[in-house]
Amino acid sequence: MNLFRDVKADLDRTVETLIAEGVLPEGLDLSRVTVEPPRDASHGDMATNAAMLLSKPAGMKPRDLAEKLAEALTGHDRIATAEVAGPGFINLRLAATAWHDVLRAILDLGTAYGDSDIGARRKVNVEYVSANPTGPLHIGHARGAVVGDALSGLLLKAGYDVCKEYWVNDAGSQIDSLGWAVYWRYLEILDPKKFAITDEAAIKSFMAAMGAPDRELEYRGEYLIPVAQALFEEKGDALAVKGADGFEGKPVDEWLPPIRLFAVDKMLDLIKDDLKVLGIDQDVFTSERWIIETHVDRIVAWLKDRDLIYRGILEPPKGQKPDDWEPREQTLFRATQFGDDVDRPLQKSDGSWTYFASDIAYHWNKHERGYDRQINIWGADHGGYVKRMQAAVTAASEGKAALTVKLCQMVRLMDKGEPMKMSKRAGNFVTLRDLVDAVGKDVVRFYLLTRKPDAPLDFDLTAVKEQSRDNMVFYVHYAHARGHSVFRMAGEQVPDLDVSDAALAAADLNLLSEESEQAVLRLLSEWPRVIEAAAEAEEPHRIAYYLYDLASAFHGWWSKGKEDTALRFIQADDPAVTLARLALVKAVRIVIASGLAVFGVEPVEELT
RNA sequence: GCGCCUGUAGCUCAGCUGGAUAGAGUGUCGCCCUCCGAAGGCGAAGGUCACAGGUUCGAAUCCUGUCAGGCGCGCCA
Repeated sequence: MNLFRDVKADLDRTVETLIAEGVLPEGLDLSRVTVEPPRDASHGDMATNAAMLLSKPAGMKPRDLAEKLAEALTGHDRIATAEVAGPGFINLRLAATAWHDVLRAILDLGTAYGDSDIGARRKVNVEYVSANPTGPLHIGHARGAVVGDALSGLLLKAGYDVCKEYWVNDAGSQIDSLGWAVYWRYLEILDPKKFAITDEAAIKSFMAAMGAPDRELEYRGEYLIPVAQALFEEKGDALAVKGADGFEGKPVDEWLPPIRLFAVDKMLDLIKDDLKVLGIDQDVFTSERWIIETHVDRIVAWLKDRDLIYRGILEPPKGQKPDDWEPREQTLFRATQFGDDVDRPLQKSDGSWTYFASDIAYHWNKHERGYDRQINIWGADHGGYVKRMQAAVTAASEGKAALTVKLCQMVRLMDKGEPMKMSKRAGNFVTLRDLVDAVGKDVVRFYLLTRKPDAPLDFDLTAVKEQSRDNMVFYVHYAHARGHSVFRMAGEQVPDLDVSDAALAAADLNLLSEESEQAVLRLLSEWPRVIEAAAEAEEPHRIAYYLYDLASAFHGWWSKGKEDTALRFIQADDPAVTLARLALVKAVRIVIASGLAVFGVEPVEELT
């Protein structure tokens, strides 16, 4: 059920009829013709730009064509009046029955109302979070997580076959650093004095003794203590040697490989728990280690066969010269052939693959799995990486796959309008889990979706819990809760009234004649096209604004009853009117619940 | 120096992929409600859509250039 699509179909048929009658020429392109809600409700229910778009190919003046179309359009059942306005708009007013059909469809379909088939079950891969498995998720990850999850929900509702994916960077130098950090915590358990994490001198001399004098000890957070503890319980002191002077470290090769595996495993568990707290459950976790073992060599050879890889020397970036620049021959991918600014290195000087190489292989793997539409959600600091990745996807799929990247800007954590000071070193940086504990998963999810991702966002711990109109999260929840409270009140005030789904479906909807009721119904009719537009634009935040608009219209309608008791939803002496209004209230509840479901947010029946 | 993102009311932000008189919240000002159907209602003021060109029936939206802010710029992921 999509009223706008139905009316567009009426319009298309009208144009075809006029073509058959010779009024319009054949071969008109109707794809850009729209049927939309007008900006101003006084213009009518819907407006179309058809006459303005078709006037040129039809060889007619826009207003003349509009007159012809308007006349023909009034022949359809759904269309009550069609008037020409402005430069050639055709404003439509719909028959009352058209609106009633919408309302009944909502009651019948429930939260499936708004489901679309524009996706046609096409496969889409949405990759998000993909944080390095080196620690718990923090607030910076939360936005990408929520945006990716909501976009997935949106595409699912729009009829796509969606795969929600996490790319696990379980290889590379950061995982080495994690291994070292866990080893230090492990040694700390064996001898807390000798291996204190605060003893910079001890750390430095230890690194030197291990043959890695330049290595810094990263990841000093306490979350690694239980990991080291678990390691100790599994291995005892076998990963260290006991000398005359207490415990000493073993040669790196003996402990680093097993500890890396152990630590990544534990970190991934930690991250999955964090995601669970946010209500996120991704379908596929792909390991970089596995991709390197099974895919990189193959795709590199494949690209080499096509002369897309060569040995060469890059020019230094103009304007900004790194001090230590020296010309260096490296293995390069011809990214410039696919729209990137420079060719990009695939191998480090020690011969191992760069992250880019494994990422190429990974995206190629997605293509092999049938995902030719790929969406990645990244932090804005990775913006410089977008073009090369798109170039690589195009190259490795021979142009069959396309990647879009959504960049999420920073989230500033605030309290009462003041930025909160966070520092990793001091250990008071806010984890995702802290955030959820503080305000709840649904508030976090919804609030992070109230702004388009490419704009920075302030997350104010106090403001998000305020119960006022300027808090979108509250206002939408309140509308849904109010919808339930109306039904609770109906049960008290008119206990004999049958408000079952069947009774609501049979209500006399002609009794919904108030302007504020029509306004609500008009918005409800837009829900399917909001879903489709948001899905095509890949912009879940539009759902938040729609829900806010719907909540506003609903609260506005409710408020009418304050001025005039005859407009209150429940009229004890008029069951027919009450039932019709309750039917509309129920429909509002359904659509809000349907929208919140896209966001993975639970609708509430009562405010707390 | 180059690339990407951003620039809309005092403030925080929408603006349906090019449509009609650019919207909402907040703040300011004025009225109402002081209610119990829970956390408010009505109205006013407030704009050179950063700036300058261009495309066309029509531009906040598309193109070019300029300015300002953010991010990034050869073996980190």
